[in-house]
Amino acid sequence: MIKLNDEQLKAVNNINGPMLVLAGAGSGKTRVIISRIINMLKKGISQSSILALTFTNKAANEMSTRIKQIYKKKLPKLTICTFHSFGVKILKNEIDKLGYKKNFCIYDTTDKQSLIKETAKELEYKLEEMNYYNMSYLFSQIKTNRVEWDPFTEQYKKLFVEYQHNLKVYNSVDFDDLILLPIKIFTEHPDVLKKYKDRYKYFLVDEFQDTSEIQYHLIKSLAEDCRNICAVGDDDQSIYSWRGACFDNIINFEIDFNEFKEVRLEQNYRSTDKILLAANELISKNQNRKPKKLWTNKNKGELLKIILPENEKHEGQIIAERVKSILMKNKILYKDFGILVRANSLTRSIEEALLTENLPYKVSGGMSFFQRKEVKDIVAYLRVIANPDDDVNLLRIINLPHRGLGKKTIEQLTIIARKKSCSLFSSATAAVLASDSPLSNKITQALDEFVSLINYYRTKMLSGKGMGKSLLSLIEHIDYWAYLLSEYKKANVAKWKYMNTENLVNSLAEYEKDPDNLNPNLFEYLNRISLFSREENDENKNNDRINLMTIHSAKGLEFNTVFIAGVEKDIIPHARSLEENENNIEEERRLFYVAITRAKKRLYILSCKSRNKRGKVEETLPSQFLEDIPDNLFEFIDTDDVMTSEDAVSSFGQLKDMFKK
DNA sequence: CGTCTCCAGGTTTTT
DNA sequence: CCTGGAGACG
Repeated sequence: MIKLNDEQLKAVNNINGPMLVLAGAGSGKTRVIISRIINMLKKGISQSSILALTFTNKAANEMSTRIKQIYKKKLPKLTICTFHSFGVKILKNEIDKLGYKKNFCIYDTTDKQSLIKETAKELEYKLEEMNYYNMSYLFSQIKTNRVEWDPFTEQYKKLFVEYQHNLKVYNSVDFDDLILLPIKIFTEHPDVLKKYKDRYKYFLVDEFQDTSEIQYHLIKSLAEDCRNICAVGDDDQSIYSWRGACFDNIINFEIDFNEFKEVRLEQNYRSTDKILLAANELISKNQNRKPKKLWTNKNKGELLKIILPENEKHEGQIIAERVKSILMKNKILYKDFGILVRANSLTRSIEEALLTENLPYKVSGGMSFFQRKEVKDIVAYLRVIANPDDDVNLLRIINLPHRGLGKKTIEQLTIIARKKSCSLFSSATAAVLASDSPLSNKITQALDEFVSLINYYRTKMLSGKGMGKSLLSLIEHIDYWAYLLSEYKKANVAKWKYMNTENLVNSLAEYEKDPDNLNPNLFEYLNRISLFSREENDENKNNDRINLMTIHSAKGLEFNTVFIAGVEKDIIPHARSLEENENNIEEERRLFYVAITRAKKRLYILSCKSRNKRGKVEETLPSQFLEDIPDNLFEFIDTDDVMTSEDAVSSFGQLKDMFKK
């Protein structure tokens, strides 16, 4: 079994009553959680009474895989998932209590924005003064009680109410609803709450610092009677406040579960002394934190290395070269490298360099498979087939490929729909049947064909058999290939996009035949893919690849060698973040802290002298956070590998000069 | 009335 | 650099 220190053992063995584990970066947190669950199982606690909540699907999968590996038994009833998946689980069984149908559909950020757009049109809001991104953010904050209406936002109250109304009419929910609706069900139906309280008796919340107020509310309502709840977190790694993460939850926990035991894990097993010292120094500049000091007995680590490439292209090349030379001198694998960036757009230049050098890599985060236009198109068909009342997705496909059903037709359908207060699909069905339809013959016929198409595939797919085949035939039926060719002039682009739709078919077919899915059906498949915004890499594929990702998605991971690219002013900390609120500087610092503490042995920090922004080359300065790290912890590396001490001095002077600018 | 073409504007992080 | 929207055209 895994070796544990005294503090870790405390966290593993005290399974009754509330427990707060403050686990610093690299302190063996995952090990503790896994051991704790295995310990519970060994003591005879039933697997179905355990609920472990994680922050990402990736973390959930990893955890359950490792537990099964160690425990060597099947654990079909052990629940390890994200808050959102847990919400879906509850809604799948109980959503009818709120008057939704069970084939509800989950709207992602894009769908949500489309719905707001559509609703705004309906209410004749002036479009130009609205930013849908901000509007969807505002609505989320309102829904989750993070802000109140103010004199400026009040004008959008009507839009918000109508948005909520439309969601329900379309039998759809957004991400916030996945937490809010279960809370609502529990509040309004105590018998349902009791059912879940009777089932779950042991709770574990990972990344507790990143839970939102409503997530805490949900877990609290389930755990407050049995009181066996273990929260594991680290305030220094709270990097999701923009999404509602509220580390006051740690304080709330201490009040609500006041008999709690506390364990602090401060020994770091991950990083060398130099890396850890740098991280400690950096994070100590934050005012708003619980004081702590991580320590390690791994001494004599290498210095941190700072490199100043000319531009982002050069940056990619340097990383690729470094990876190669480290691989030659050390016994490590591709997957032991992590390349971290602040924003998804920064991966591009690095990817190009890795491709040129034939280095295998995988990107996590960013535009995921399911967000690609061509995949969303086909998924939109599936969504309408599963839930014809889903107007947002219906609008996406009604004239894709072109069927001659344009703006005017939709306008007329909308009028009918509003009159009868029904969905567009119902109004389309009605219009086809009606004798006094205001639509021309040609259009009625096209509409009829569309409605029949959906109904035909609906019957086919809801039988639950051969969904993959049906989908393929649907794609051929609508001649999506011809559509792609007409949309994209370059044949290879169209081909690539068509391949993605084929991959979607494969993914559906694989889902269907996976024995782990007890009752495969279209609804479950759709719910599943809306929660997996990231491509989950097949475990059986070649997994030895360099990891390229945003800092946010690197949370919880560790790598032998880490490169942090683009450590420049306005990127880390990000200009937009500071623009929003000056106080965000502390969260940005935590973000950099998370990046640094991913490294076990070697840490490279790259800061370009110039960078191509929107097609324009701009001079850049190093990140102000580099000033928080003591000089004696890093060295400068010349861009042509080894560097003379003279160069080091001049380069160092260069950096200092840059700060003075 | 639908489609095609061209142009401007916007690009933090994620379930 | 890619998307979405406005306006011309058929």
